[in-house]
Amino acid sequence: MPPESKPNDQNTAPERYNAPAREPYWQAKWDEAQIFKAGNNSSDPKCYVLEMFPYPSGRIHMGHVRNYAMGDVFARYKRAKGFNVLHPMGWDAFGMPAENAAIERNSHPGTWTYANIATMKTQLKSMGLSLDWSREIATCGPDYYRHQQKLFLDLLNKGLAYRKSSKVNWDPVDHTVLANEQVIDGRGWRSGALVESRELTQWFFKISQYSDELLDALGTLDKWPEKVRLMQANWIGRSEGMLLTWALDKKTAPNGHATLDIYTTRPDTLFGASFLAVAADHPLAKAAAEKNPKLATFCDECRRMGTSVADLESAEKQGFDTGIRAVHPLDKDWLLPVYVANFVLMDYGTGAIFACPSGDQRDLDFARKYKLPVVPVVLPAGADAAAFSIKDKAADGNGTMINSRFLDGMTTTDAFEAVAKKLEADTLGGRPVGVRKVNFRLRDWGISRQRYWGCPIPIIHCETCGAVPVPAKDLPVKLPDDATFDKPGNPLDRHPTWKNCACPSCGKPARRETDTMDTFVDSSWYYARFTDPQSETPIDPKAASYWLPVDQYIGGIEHAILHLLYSRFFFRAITDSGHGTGLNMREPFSALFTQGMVTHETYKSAAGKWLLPSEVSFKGEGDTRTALETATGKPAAIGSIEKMSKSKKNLVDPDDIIAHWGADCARWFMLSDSPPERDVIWTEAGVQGAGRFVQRVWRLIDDAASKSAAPGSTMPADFGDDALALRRAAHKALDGVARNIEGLRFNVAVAQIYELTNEFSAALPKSSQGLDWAIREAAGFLVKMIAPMMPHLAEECWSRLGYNTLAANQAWPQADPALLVDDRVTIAVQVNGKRRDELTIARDAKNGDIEAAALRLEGVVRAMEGRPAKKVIIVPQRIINIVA
RNA sequence: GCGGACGUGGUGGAACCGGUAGACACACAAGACUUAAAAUCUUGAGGGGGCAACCCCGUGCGGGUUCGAGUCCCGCCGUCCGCACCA
Repeated sequence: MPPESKPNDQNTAPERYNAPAREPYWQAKWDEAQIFKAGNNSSDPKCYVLEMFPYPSGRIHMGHVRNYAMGDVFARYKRAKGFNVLHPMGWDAFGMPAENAAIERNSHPGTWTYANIATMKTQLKSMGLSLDWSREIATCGPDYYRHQQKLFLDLLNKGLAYRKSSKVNWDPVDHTVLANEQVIDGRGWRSGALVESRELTQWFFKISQYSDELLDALGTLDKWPEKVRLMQANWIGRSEGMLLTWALDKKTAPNGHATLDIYTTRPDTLFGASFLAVAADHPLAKAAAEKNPKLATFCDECRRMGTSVADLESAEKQGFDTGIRAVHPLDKDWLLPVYVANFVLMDYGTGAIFACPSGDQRDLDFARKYKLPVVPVVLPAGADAAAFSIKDKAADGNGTMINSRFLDGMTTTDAFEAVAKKLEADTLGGRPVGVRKVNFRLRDWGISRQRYWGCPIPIIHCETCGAVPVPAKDLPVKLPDDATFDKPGNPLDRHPTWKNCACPSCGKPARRETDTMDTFVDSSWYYARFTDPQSETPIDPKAASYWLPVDQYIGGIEHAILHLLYSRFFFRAITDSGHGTGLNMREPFSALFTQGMVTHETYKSAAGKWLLPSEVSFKGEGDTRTALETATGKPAAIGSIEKMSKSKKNLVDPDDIIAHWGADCARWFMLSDSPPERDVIWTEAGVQGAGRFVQRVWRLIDDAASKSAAPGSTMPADFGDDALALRRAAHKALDGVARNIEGLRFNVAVAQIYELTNEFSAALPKSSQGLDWAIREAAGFLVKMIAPMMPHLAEECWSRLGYNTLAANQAWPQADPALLVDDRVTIAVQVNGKRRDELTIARDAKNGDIEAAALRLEGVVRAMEGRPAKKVIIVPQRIINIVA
């Protein structure tokens, strides 16, 4: 920050706009007038603009500023366009950081959370966002989570929530389940303890029931980024294949295991099979291990193997022959060995595979290691049949069948059909040997968390009646305030009395569920709650059907799968279980925009410590720029540009920027230059540039106010050329800015505002009756165009122009179509595709006249070198190309 | 490994449907104002050649389609992102 400028002080030069002093004034004006309060009963078309609500982690960061600045531009613009806009804000307030803070301070998570909410709310207000604060919600409030508990019960009732035993990452020191992301090199990220795999009974939401629909409906989300839809499609992971039942050889199979089911997407390669493999946890493996201690040891080793990326890459394919033999479904005399293999996953398909080494790289690696047959069955297109063999690379594509008996010569697609038809017709023990089956990668959503600071799962466990839902009249199941946070583990579980209760069904002493819900449940329906946050039911059908779906949702790409997929599922699940009756929609967010991150240079002191940008001063410019640690005067290293983060200390505090430059400057900087979906680099120079523009607009409007025609003057009958040019520029900018805001291309909208500003500034020194009127008009347009982006400055300018209304209440002006097109156009003239001259001609000139004029041009004549024109291509108002 | 996106001046980037590449901004340079600086204003600028008019080259690289390609097609190279023992 340049020490010489002190915008916090009283204006020394009266023409300087003191943003930090004026912004709170206008914020108070908006508050008084309650202009951003959205009514649920309006005949105006609605527009629901939502940015992903923040986790109250302490203070807002620049990422928030960017996200909310974008949403606010869109919301304010839509208001100006006459929409009834809903633009709410709330807090994703449950979560582990609050509980960790409580452990560190030996206080309550709520204390920390609500203090953070208060701080961040003040900060957001200082940004001048057009938010309807009357709808504020915090997910940690019983007013919110009691409805979530009702939603849970209704899902349970519909069979969409259920309990099952599953394997989880268990941290033995912190006594809690950890998500896969929280396990680093096999150790808990907080405790450092070796994570154990534990079988626990957990609550699940049946997202898998919606696999097909969630995948298919992605096609309808045409206002979502292609990237996000693709990520979700991959995550859902649909594959088409067959479920095959293999008979096991009676002499070798364990008792009770007459058959083995496997899933395959390549039944066409069955004649290339050389072995079967099951996961270490597969029942067949367990049965075989009972009689074989060495196999039991191998299975234990497999289970211990981590599932991290590093583990998987370094892990070699390993297997153990169970001694069991299986009968090939297409040849009863063909027996294949059954292995236990470390690369087979229990929770995909059936946990068992048939391996075709010539057609799958893993199978090939495995076959080479254990000296199993490798029979090529697919000849890739273009390969020479005589010379074809499999070495160290499997042929996993399509082609022509070889070495495959009755399939030989068929394409892989035809072979799939042929095998499928045959195996569907064949029977084993009265059932078809093969059934076509669509398989999904998507698993059910485990929502149980062994934590305090989350929504309690409203269930009571009774020894007689089992898991009994808490009756709706007893909701909410409130978190006890007097939990203790002095040691790790679940404070609900060790609370002396909270979990004791009576069974709602039989009345006998029973125990409350002490797990709470994953916080992603909270954020899966908050957008619906915003439509009527006071409603006695979780969702008010009338309000929801008026406002939903969200018309524009904006947030980070990091939620491409998690939050956005959960919400798409949960919205379907709750509507299917009776909420929002009459809501005729399946998707909660009709348009999605994912914005880029805010990045900044990093700095390191001579001692190797990260330094805050505010702890560093600079010498020189460009390539010769060097940094010094201000406190010590020692040189500091300028490092790479990274996402702003606490760990690298490359943070700029929004409060400092707003206090020094004003919110408008910060907002303008965020919207300028970088396309919204890409990362933006926060630079001091960029902020200064934005700050200069704030002052420039103020100066120009101030100047225009004193020179231009009075507000409301009648339009002159005639405009001079200068006035007409300014009017054209203003109307074109209006039109362009509107379209670019609608398309969320804020950087381009900003550039168009700059262009108009340049024209405006050039016109100001001149004067005529027409020009004075045009200046008044252009000044009004300029103010209305910057209003969504720099709302405070817009108010200040609007007031300076002599109006006593609020700029925020002004309608977006209609651009005059007649002024959007010029009478005369300048078009380039090419000879053989190279630009040689340009031609300014009447917009509606006839092609013959254009051609004649073009051929007369000096540059054209020169380039033609006396040759005749073979052909003249005229694209009206675009280009002329003469082929010589 | 699979899937995807991107590659344009010193920098961020713009260019609707294939039609004047480099809008706009930052940084830079020169000038004006000033005792001086800041601020502000004016002007310049893709690279090369030329006094100039003007000419040649130019959107990662190599081909192609077209009157015309940053944009479309094929093949490379590079960067980034997502998923990943998914049968």
